[in-house]
Amino acid sequence: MGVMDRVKAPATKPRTPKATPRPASADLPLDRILQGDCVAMMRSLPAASVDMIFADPPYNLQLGGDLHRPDGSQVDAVNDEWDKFDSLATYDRFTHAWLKEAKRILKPGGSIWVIGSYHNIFRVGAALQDQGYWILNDIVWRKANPMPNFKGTRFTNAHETLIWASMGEKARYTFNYRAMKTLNDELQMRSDWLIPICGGQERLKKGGAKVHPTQKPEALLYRILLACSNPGDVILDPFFGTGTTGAVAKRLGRHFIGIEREDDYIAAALERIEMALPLDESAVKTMMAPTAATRVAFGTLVEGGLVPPGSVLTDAKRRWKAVVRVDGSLDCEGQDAGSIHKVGAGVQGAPSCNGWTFWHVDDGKQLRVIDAVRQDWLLANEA
Amino acid sequence: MGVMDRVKAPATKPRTPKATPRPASADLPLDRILQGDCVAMMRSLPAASVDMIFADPPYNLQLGGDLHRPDGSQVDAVNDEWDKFDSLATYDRFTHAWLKEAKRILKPGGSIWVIGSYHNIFRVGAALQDQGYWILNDIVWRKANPMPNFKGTRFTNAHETLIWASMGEKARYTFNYRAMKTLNDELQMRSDWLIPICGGQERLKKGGAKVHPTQKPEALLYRILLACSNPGDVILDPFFGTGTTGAVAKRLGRHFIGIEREDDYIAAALERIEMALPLDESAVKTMMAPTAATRVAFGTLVEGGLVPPGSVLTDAKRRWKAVVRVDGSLDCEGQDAGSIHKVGAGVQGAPSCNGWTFWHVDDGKQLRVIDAVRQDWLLANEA
DNA sequence: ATTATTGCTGAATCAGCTG
DNA sequence: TCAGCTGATTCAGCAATAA
Repeated sequence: MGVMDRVKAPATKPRTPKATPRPASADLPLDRILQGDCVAMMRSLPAASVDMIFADPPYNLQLGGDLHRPDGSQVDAVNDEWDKFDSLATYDRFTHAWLKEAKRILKPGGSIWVIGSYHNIFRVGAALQDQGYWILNDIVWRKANPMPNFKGTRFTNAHETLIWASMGEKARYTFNYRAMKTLNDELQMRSDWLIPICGGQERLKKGGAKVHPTQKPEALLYRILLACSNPGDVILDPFFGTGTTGAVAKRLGRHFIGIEREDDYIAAALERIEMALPLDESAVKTMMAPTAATRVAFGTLVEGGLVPPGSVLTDAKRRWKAVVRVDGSLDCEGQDAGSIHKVGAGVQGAPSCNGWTFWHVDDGKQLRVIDAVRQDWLLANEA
Repeated sequence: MGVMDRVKAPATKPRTPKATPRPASADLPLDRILQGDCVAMMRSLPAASVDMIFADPPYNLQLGGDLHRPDGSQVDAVNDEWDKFDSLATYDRFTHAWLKEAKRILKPGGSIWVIGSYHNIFRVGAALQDQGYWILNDIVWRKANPMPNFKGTRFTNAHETLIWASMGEKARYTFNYRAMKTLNDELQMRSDWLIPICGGQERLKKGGAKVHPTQKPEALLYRILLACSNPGDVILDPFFGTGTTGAVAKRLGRHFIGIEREDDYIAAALERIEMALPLDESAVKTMMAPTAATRVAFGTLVEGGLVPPGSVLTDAKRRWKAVVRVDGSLDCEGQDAGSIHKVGAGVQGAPSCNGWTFWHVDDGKQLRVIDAVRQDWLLANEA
């Protein structure tokens, strides 16, 4: 059976035996689509085994009659059985059921993304909070090209909302801050994202008709997976549809597990993911966090003679001076001696301080921040 | 007693006698601030008597310790007793209580606006639906100048959410479609609004300190009142604060009723509303502030597949080559990876470089500068 | 313990230019 | 020479669930 084949998973729970602590991923149907009900299929997956979940559940749109454009043509709206629920209570039960399984399956340091519109997102958000998830951000997907409000009765519904949540208030989670900042031209990535709706070549069609009414753009998943997962991570999508999550996961070197009921969607997803080309390793590399890339102790610079013992450091406005001691600690009048960070915090009366950007050496003409000296050392010793 | 004086409303209900169907507005404390608890004061108002409600309830932020900026200064955060709730359940009870009174007070053709953040908006939205309100739109207030995420732990929280709802699925409501379209340069008003946070002259201060920690910009209320009420209508604001709703209502020729507990807020609101001039044209100008920023990050083109990861960029004379990575950074032999600008500067040994005009993609036949690719994206997505 | 971490707006200030 | 203007620069401030 090929990597992309669908899998009819057993309804029973093949949990990892407690006595044999193998990696949970050994039990996982990686890079496959499980066909069936989303809650039942999730029950078949082991606890604490996936790194991230992306979920695009039914929106419970509750649309009325047909909608026509001013030119008389009919809008091709969502009108599928899977989007119909009897009542808000039914929808809430459904939401709580799958969110509960999701929480079981996620690793303690994992996180979940859910997308929705005003029809369902408030139910979803409240359910997430009720189940102890900790909301980290709500993200607004601003559609560059939304459908207009033909009747002129409301504001053009030009966005959808995503919720990103961790396993709990104190839980760890993955956030690739540098990658997001790099992706956004060296500005922090904000909570409002402008991304076109899925169309053109990317939109899957069969006989001229949309295969799926609400296919999500790959750019959206690209940003999410890049921000909140790492290469090799396992991403679960319990409402797989035509497999946007799978296609992007493959491109970015992540594993996926999809769950989907409908034959047509699965067939389209399999074909699509088969054609997706994984990026080669160098392209998948992202900007490292400065921590990982440039960890050099200040003492190394002292040892190496770049900042000799006895040098005088000062802040950018020459308000304070400190003397470098042989062990790389600083001696500053009226302060306990200590690290560049501690003494920097001390003189400012601040709770903390990044000594690398606070302290400067004076070469007689101008000040030079010691972080620049650190870069010199790195260039000379790593490149 | 002047129009702007505060009123200590009775706790009992001076309802309109059924036998004498006078206009409900005869019983209303128009253009006044009722001091007291919001639910108790709402109980004092007659049923089906107001045309619109704008509510800015406590967000239940649940902040932890102090937050400091990278420069060591402390963030002046919301830390007021009125924003503290024991639990989600307590907050839900509070929300249901005031929404229930709101529904009693609203006319059948009235509508309600509630603003919140991800901390509380999902509770509010679910409660609105549970009480039979019908959500018409969710609106995203995109802040032009949000506070950055200083710790680099999440996406910059750059928006708040508003919910607009009518009295029920079949209820009528006011929506001034033409006014909104005119306000938006003859384009339908979308559900995402770019408006600066409240600052400058508009921000009420006392002794250099903010009077209210979360004063809303008048531009926001201006758009809401213009869209969903008519001149002479009665607008209720059960969390009046420093009276943004009252000031804008006066300017636009609407009546307001404010409810507020705190003496300081009421005093500031009274003074402010006294000074507000009806129909100040400058307000309209504020609204016409640019609604679409056209900045496009290189990462957007990478995400969107216009310049896929792994693509090779080169300068106009093909002297240097660089590989595009998933996060939009460039990898170039002998250089530190970084942004298109930084790597462009690096290879040339220049202090700076405009990467948009320096780097080109090679389509096999000819080179195409990436700035042209950016123009393509803009044309396809903004025009 | 270590060390990484901020963007946009508007007011105020100031240098430089003009009439 | 100076008042007045312009543009560059600086600086304070903002609903935050903040390693």
